[in-house]
Amino acid sequence: MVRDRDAIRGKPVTMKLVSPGEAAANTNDIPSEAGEEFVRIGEMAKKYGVTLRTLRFYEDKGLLNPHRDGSTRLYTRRDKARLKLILLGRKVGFSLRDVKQMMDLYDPTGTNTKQLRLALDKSEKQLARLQKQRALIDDAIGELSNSMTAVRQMLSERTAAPQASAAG
Amino acid sequence: MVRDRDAIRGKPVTMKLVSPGEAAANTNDIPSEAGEEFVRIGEMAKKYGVTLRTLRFYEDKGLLNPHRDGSTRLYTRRDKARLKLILLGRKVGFSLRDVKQMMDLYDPTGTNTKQLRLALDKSEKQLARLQKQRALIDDAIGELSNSMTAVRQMLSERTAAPQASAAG
DNA sequence: TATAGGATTGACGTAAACGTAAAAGGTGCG
DNA sequence: CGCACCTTTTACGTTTACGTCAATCCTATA
Repeated sequence: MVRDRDAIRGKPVTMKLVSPGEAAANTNDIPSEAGEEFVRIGEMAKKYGVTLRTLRFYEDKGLLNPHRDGSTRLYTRRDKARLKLILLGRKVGFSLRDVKQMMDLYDPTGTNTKQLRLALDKSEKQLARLQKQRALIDDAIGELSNSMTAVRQMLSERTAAPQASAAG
Repeated sequence: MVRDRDAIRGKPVTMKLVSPGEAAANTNDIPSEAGEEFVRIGEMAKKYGVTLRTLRFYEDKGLLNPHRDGSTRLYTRRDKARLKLILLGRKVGFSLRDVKQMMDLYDPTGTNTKQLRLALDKSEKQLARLQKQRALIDDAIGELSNSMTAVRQMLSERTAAPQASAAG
């Protein structure tokens, strides 16, 4: 059935597929003795600490493109690599749109100069944003600390003074 | 008409109202010679760098309570003080809900100890959040810098090496 | 065969803080 | 008188990254 479906979709089945026995391992307790080429969504999610919803969402957004066994998603090393990049991108603050833009430029047959340049360009801008954010946060921390000092002051003086103006 | 409406709403008109002449100053070019007790939404917005929508939104959320001249909002010093607090709160990262919670505890007849304690409590938590955010940002900056270095490396080496693994 | 576990698609919900019309009313000035 | 300007309420739209059902399906195991 698996191969039939893939054949129907016109995909040449040249890669090794999981054997029926391995596919039966729903409970992902079996760590796969050799090179588990395909993993399903549950295992993938656990491995990378994301939810199923997230993986489907990324796919919906065109960031992932797992193979299919009928309707079941099968993720390969390629998908894992892409997911890693997505997670890295999100970690440094890129939007999924940005990540997609950069990924879409990938061309396995070229030098990917354009992709790298775009990535560098976006990274520089993102770095600037991060630094600005950092400044804002530092500022906020400063103001908040000041306010806290003032509030503490008021609390300690609240026995005599008829409150100043902490709120209206 | 102005006073009539206020009278209808049962509000004692003890405070000084803008004279008909002053009220005519729609174009807020007249900076008000004395103590302009009431300002309308446009002037208020300009004075504090927010939009009309924002002021109405804050009112809708129960954060502001301007008087009314019929249907026209009239803001007083009190509202200005509150708005300042709101803006400070937002600056340090409080949600409007938090701000409201704190403001709602204000009691002009008491010591406001509870309010101050709540503010201090929320502030401590917020400070922790800000510091955590800062750490995350620093982390992101680090990772991003690393990636950028790697990308630059790849760009400079792209003449010989057949690209490594910048994307999939 | 019943059951427990995955998996699928579809689609509405969430959070925050407004933005953006839309339709209409009031007003002093030229 | 009419324009330009200010104001009002109502209400849907925006953004981002998923969360949370809901209804179904498939499958291996006890």
